[in-house]
Amino acid sequence: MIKKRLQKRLDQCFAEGCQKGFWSDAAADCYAVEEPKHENQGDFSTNMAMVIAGREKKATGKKVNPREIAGHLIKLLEQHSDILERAETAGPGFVNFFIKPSVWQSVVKLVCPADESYGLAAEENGKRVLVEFVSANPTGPLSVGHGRQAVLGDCIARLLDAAGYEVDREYYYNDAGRQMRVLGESTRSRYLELLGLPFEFPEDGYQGEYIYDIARELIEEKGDSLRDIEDVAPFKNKAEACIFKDIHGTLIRLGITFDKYYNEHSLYENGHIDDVVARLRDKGLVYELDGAVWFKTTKFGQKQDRVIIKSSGEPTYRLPDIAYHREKFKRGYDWMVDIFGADHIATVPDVMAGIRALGYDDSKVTVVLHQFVTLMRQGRQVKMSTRKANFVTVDELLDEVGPDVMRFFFLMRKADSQLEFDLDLATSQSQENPVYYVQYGHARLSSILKMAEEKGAKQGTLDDAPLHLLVEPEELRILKGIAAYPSLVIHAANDLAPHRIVFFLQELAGLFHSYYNKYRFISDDADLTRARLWLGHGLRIVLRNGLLLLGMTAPEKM
RNA sequence: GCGCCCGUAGCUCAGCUGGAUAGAGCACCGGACUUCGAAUCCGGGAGUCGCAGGUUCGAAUCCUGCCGGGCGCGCCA
Repeated sequence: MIKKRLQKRLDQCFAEGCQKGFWSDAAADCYAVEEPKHENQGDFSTNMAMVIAGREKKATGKKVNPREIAGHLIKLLEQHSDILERAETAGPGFVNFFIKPSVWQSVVKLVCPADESYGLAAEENGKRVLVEFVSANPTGPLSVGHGRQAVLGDCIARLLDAAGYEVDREYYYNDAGRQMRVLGESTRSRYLELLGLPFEFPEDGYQGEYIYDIARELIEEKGDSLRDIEDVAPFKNKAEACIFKDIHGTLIRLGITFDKYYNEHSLYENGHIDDVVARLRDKGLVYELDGAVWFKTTKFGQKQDRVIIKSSGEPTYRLPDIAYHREKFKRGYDWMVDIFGADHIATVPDVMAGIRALGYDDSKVTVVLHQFVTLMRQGRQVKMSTRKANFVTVDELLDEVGPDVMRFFFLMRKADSQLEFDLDLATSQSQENPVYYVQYGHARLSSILKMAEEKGAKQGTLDDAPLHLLVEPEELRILKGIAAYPSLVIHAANDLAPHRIVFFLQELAGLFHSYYNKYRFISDDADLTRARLWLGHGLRIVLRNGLLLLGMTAPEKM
């Protein structure tokens, strides 16, 4: 927010410079306020002079010296000495800003009263966004891959919510079709097997141990009364119910809930599937060949057309996917975010083509593709195979590491990167585990604040807190971190990048730990103690809010 | 063969819309607890940012080509 203030002042100077004829307005909106890497380059800097020089040269052909422009700018900046300690030119023409400590100190007066709401957008931005994630069909327990997606989607939803969007979380699933039939058959087969009756396990059946559990439950409930039934429905329905219950349970353990479960089947029942085909047909974008119905995806930049209805009369997965997305548009969302695993890449262009074909704006749909997770134990990759169902489930992983560690690890990497989940690191209760580094920061700080109370150290009121005493470089760094948090949330939300929050928290916790080891919060100096306790108070709010934003706990003791 | 993603320190990874001497954690070595929590801190070494061109005042970041790894490329989802 300090950056924003500075940006405004800078815009004023730019306009004044135009008026005075120092430069033209060609560079308007092209310059930026940045945060330099090194502290001796100021709190912020701008490339305005270099950008102006570039534009002027392009416009007039005359060479312009950026440092000269910077000189004018610095003159204009003199009237802003209320927030600026000084501004200086550096390097090829940067102007570096040194903000007055009093400005940084004043952030304490923003965080503390705001408390839980610090870092949340002050007001709704009026935009509705739908986040679709997990969307696993009920054929088995959630695997680690789903786990990454679940945590990623959930945290993105939390971020968007914090940034002022109205967020809906949706789980899209299909409990009809071949997959589910096979599930039913697998269950029946296990049922018969457990009863000691002859059975035939389907060739591509689900081999997981969990199918036995379901069959066992079925026997408990119905005995052998289902032994001669031809219909797989009772088996399928039982399996689906059990598995969904299981998935829900897993998600709850992770702290994840959905606003809506959207059943693919309803798209058929409500005629949306047929309607999409009809609309595409009207537009001349489908044709029949070899008994199948094809969608002219080549009209939308693809190499080949795609089948949307098989010769058997059954739609391919593409058609309901397109229909589903059209429904999202119809439901009035301004932004639709889909979280998919890397193995679903191929479907994205088809859905986008469908959206455009139906006359909707596909730029309103953002697909976050996350890469795979590899589990490492003792330096070796844990082999996983879906087919034999010897993959590691989210539940098993949760048993080992717990929800906080799991969330943190899944959020540590940007979605684009493959994620290496180091089980030894995740299970280690100390030292190198980064999760505890942040949580310990919060716990330590909590305990200090409590201790201060017990010792009778007076914090006093915020209004007359002597914040001007917070002048140590470490204190100013912490204050800057606190100040940066709200805009970080906004940017991380808009970029759908929760990992930035993780990195920020690690850094902020690091600043605190260093500070703690060098200075004392509670000392004989009553005023200094008051100021530092308020600093700690503000810092704790940010650590806590950040952890909660990641869906983690902020323990006061550990 | 085609499409998407990745390639930065020994390992795992940050690096926001191109910016000034490329960062962190782990691992390794050496230090710091009679005082607010040592799950912490302080110090140290370590990198031709895969390679080659190009755009620019300026490139880890943008463009092109190549090399290496992952995932896809079905009338499966």
